[in-house]
This record gives sequence, structure tokens and C-alpha cells, in this order.
Amino acid sequence: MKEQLAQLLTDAVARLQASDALPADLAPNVMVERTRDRAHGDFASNLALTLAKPARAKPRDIAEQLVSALDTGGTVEKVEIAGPGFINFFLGPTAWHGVIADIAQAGADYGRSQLGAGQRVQVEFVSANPTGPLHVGHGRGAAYGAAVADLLAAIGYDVHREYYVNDAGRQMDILAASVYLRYLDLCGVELSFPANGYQGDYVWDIGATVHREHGERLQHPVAEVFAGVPPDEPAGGDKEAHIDGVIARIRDLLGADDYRLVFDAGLTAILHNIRQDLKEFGVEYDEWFSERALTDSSAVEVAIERLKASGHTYEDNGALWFRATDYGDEKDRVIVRDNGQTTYFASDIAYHANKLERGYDRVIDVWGADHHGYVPRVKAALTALGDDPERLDVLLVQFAVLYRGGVKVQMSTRSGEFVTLRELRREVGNDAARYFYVMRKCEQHMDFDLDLARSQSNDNPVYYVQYAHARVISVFRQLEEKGYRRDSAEGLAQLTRLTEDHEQELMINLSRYPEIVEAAAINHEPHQLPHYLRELANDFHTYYNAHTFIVEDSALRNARLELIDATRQVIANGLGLLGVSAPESM
RNA sequence: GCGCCCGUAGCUCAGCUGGAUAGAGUACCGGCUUCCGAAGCCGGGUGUCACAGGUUCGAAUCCUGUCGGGCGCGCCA
Repeated sequence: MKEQLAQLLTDAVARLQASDALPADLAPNVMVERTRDRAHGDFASNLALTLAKPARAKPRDIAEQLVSALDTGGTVEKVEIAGPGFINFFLGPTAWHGVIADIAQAGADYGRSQLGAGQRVQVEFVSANPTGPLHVGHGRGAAYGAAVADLLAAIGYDVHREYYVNDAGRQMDILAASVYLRYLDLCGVELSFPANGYQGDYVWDIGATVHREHGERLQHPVAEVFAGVPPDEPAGGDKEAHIDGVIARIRDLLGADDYRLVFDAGLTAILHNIRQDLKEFGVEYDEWFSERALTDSSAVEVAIERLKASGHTYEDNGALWFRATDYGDEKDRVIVRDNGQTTYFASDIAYHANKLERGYDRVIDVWGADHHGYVPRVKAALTALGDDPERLDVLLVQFAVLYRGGVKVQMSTRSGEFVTLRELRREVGNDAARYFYVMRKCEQHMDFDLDLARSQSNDNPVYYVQYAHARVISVFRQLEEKGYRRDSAEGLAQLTRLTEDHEQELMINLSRYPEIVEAAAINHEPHQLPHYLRELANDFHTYYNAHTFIVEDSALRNARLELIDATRQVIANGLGLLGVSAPESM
């Protein structure tokens, strides 16, 4: 509809140019938008305002000319000039009838399009270190990333969902050491647990598994484990140096194979937990990409060599640096430490180079906002490698702060005091969690009100929308109980009977759905969907209260049934994109 | 100190990429069911769009500065 009106205006401009009423060198950018206020019609264009300057004429005069040159007809009932020079289009009552048939025909596909057809896009999200269970911060990234991916898929993109598994590196070694020390404890050994170790209960569980499977075979005297290790923080030392010392000792004592065994016990247990958690949350991946695999395949070395070859590295203090400042980063970055170990950044360069090599047209990273400082260096590295950093979009998701009983819930990962995603899901349910997480745009700090999400009341927006869906189903149940049968053919043929304002309003909003999906997808703004669905549900509830659907008059009854079933379909489709269920009864 | 994000109704937030009189929910008050689910609907008012400049036909939206809040500035990941 928008396109049709824009075409009418474009034609009008051409006609005026042909008769020299407008300069021939105008390059009009014809915009037609939905009006905010129905008093301004259904659609409006600001064309006359934008042409005023280049055409050196008053906006209203141009609008007059445009309207007189306009070849209207069909569904356009009336055209008005208003305000400073807006051209307002009023459509006739039948203009929206097509929407009902479209929805009936497309069903679950209504709202989908082929806008991104032929384009491959990768969305990487969550990618939390497998050193502990997912917490509520990860939950937002999961819900947001999944929604962005699903939206892009809905408009035709070929979407690849990926989780980057940091299964290498120091944090994982700390986990392995933590598991081993808990294992020793379960062997009956007294020891003081490092301040920098992972303290969560899940580490005990993994230690217990190791103990169950291997008995006391892996045990070493505690004195040997801590032999020569620098003092821990509580003892006046450095907790980082302490844990590194412990890791080195454990590695030596266990040997490569047994160390790997303990390491993998931690990794697989936690990764399994994460996968399970996400799956239950309705978040599925196409690929779990292993950092270790990247290292093993020497991709990291290759990337480092490529950087060296590009001439953007130098050695200093025994370390290899990437000259990130050449490409706008604040400072240069170490990629190989003086001890010969590559940094996390080195892996990340290789990983991102790998992503681009895989040929995606666009690569999207969803990161926690605390990593924002990391964006320039990754883009700098890609530029230095000769890749196009514009192909990478980094979407930063701000933190979610939980409130329970009006009080902020405090969290700290390392000490193990945090609310896990699993606990959150158990408390408020998957539907409320998915919905609440994407209600805000990603750059907004979010206050997550647990009490509200949990409440089964009209305060809760999730229930409000779901209720509208269940209510439609309920009407159809009633229909049968009253001995009627739905006749879609008659309903679609009798749409002219839908003359009420509420019906008109509902149809208009149903027709907006594909535009909402498109805008939400392209702008990576899933929050548009819950806002739209809330409005749509409101239109429905209002209609429901104002008019009876199951009436004697079969033409009117069937027409109304088509309208409400179309509404049900759109709500189901919208909730589906958010990973929220559309219940038949509540 | 430098960088990124945010500042809109008492509270939580939208505001369709620069358009018309800035909107929802919530809270508060009042009304609506012999009838398809009241988990619903209707009515009632609230704004120095943080502040100050600038850009133009037109700014909550863009640019600059100030103030306030969050986050980040490791040979950690």
C-alpha cells in the first residue's frame, strides 16, 4: 500500500516536471508513512516539504500542485493537504480487507518476507565462558540474540546461529584447578581454597563426579600441590600469582593426560549444563565453535603470521604487539606474551578472520556492554588483515538488574553469589523471561522486575498478549458448543460487513505486522515486537468487549470470525518470533 | 583523565531514523458482566523531553558543550 502511494506521488512529480511546473533536475525522495493520528488519514507524505527548498516554492503550493496531478482512484478515497504541507491519504473501508485473506492464506508465514534472500548472516551470541552456569546477564544476551536471529531469518536471511566456546585459556585452567582442589577435599584432604578459584557449588559437583569415577587415584599430597606457590591474597600475597602457581603445580603432578581429564570433566559438565539451559529456554544453535579447535588447527598462528606480514606488529619487552593504534584503537595490544602464550585477543582475531572467511555477508556479535572497549581492537585487527570491518556488527547489550520486592538483587560470578538463568526461568517461567528480556532496546539498562514477571495478573504484559490469543481460541470453542460451524469462504466473501471502527482499527494494525517485523529485523530491535503485540492485543480486547462475534447473522458472524482468527494468527506469529508460547487456554 | 551507552509523566519505558497537539503501561479515582473467559473494557491528568547553545521550513530525535547515572580503559578472559 505504501509503495502504491509512493508510486502515485512519483508519477505526479514526473508529470509536473514534464509540464515545467517543477524543475526537471529534482531528485525527489518520496516517503510515505503511516499516520500517527487517524485524523490525518491512513498514510501521509512529507514530499512537498522536502521539495520546497530545491524547487524554491512554498510547501503548501507544491502540495496543491502534487495533489492536482495525482492520479488517484481505487482504494484512495480522499487526499488532503494539512499542516505545513503534508499530503494525507484517506483510504476507503474496503482497503484493508485484503489483509484478512493474506493472513488466512499465509498462516504461520504471514509477516515473513524475502527481503534478505540470498544473504548469509551469522549471529554469535551468549558465548559465555564454560566456567560456570549461565546467569541472568547471559539470559538477556540469549533472548536478544535469539530474537535478532529469528527476525533476520523471518525476512529471508540465511541465518547461522553460533556459540563461541572458550574452551582454552587461563580461565579454564582456573576452573580445572578449582575442580581438582574440590576433588582433593572430597578425598578428605584439608586445604585452603584459592581466593581466585571458582567457588560455586557446581565445582563441588564436578569434583564429586571425578572422585566417583576415579577414586583416589588422582590424589597428591597437599604439600606438593602448594609447594613453592606464592602466597594467596588473604595471606598477604597476590591471588593471581597464587592461582597460576597452583595451576602449574597441578599440571606437573597430574601429567598431561590426567590434567586433561580433570580439565575436560569441568568443561563437559558445564557445557552440557549450558546447552541444556539454552535449549530449555528455546534457544538453539547451528554451531558450537571451539576455541581449542582454532588453536589446534594453528589458525591462531596463521592469523598472527598474517598480521606480522602486514607489518602491523612489533616486539617489545619480549612480547609481540599489534599496532592497533594504526587503525584508531586507543593503544597497541599484546598478542603473544613474553612467556610465549598467545592472548585471548589473538584467538579472537583468528576467530573473526575465520568468520569472515566463511563467506557471510554480515557477521553479528552480541556482546555484553562491558566488552564495548573491545570493539575497536577487533575491527582494527580485521582491517590490518585486509578484511572489511564493516561486515562485522557488534551489538552491545546492557546489563539487566533484577529487582525482587523492590530491592536490587546483588550478583558476583566469582564468589558464586548470582542468580542463574535456570533459577530465573524456574521463578518466572520461560515465556515471561523471554518476553521481558527483549521488551527494552538493547542499549537500555534494564530493570527486570521479578515480581511483575511472575505475577499472573493484568499487570503482566506477557499474560495480556497471551490472553488475547487464548480468548480467540475460546470463542471458537464456544462456537462449536453453540452448534455453529465456521465458514471461512462465507466470511472472506462478507468482509464488507466489517464496518465498525474497532474492526477497521484491528485490520489496519494487522496490516502493520510485516512492517514491524521488517523494521525490528533490520534495526536489530526485537523490542518493537512486544510493543506492537501489546497494541494489537489491546485492539482485540477492546473489540471483544464492544461486539459479540457469535451472532445469528451468519455473514456477519463468519466475517468477524475471520478477523479474529487473523488476529490470533498474528499474535501467534509474533510471540513465536520471540520464543514465547501462544497458549490455547490459560 | 579518556572512550562507549543512557537521561522523556510519581515509577518502568515507547517515540516508526528530522515532521503535525510528545505517547503506552503502572500507580491513583470512578464506571462497565442475566450475553463469546473481568487474566478484559471505558472514562479521568500528569511533562522545562537533564541543561545551554547550534544546524533549518521544522529538533525529544543531528552537532557542540555542561551536569548527572552506568560501563570500560591488563603481557585477564
